Amino acid sequence: MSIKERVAVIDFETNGITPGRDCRATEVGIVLLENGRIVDRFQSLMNAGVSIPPMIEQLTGISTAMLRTAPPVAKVMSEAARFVGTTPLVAHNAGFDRKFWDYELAQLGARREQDFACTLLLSRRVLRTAPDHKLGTLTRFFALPDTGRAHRALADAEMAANLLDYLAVTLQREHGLPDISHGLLCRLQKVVAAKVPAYLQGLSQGE
DNA sequence: TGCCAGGCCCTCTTTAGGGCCTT
Repeated sequence: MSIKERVAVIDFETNGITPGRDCRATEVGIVLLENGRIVDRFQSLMNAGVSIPPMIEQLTGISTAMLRTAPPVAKVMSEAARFVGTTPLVAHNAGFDRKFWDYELAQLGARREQDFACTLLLSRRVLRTAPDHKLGTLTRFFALPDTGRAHRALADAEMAANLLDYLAVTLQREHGLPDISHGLLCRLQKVVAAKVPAYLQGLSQGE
């Protein structure tokens, strides 16, 4: 029980909140999830010529010195884009990772073609008992696997992948939905939160 | 000049405000 279709779960570490000349991706982690299992991984630091503020270095453990010896951002993002291809994308608080993915692709003259599903929006709708919807809190609260150091790109991407699978299993087990697709998740995350129970009931009855 | 995210959700709401979540 899980999503059968292959999806790419992505997480960026960055040196700020809004992408721009001085605010860039510093690390990317991507896992391919298929039938509830991680079947491939991609991870790299990347050097975009930016510096890391002390607060973010403390959060992520990524320093300006580490970036100086990392491969160029264009090389890493080209490889990441090839790794993902047209596989549907997923991220936790996808609005954040989507804007960095789109910005960095634009620097290469490329454009995203697929939608993002968001485990934050989905967990707010489906996992209502959680104390909050931070990725780390959800991982601990639902006893999902420990993937390593939080706030590093690959560990966070694996955490989000485990959360996505838990969401799919919960939708199947508790709401009677037989087949969970990326498209269904994208539709569900747009349903007004208060109307989600009625929406899920309608889906389970084949409406 | 001075400012500096933004989309989402909830409620003491809708002519709005504040907290959440990502780094």
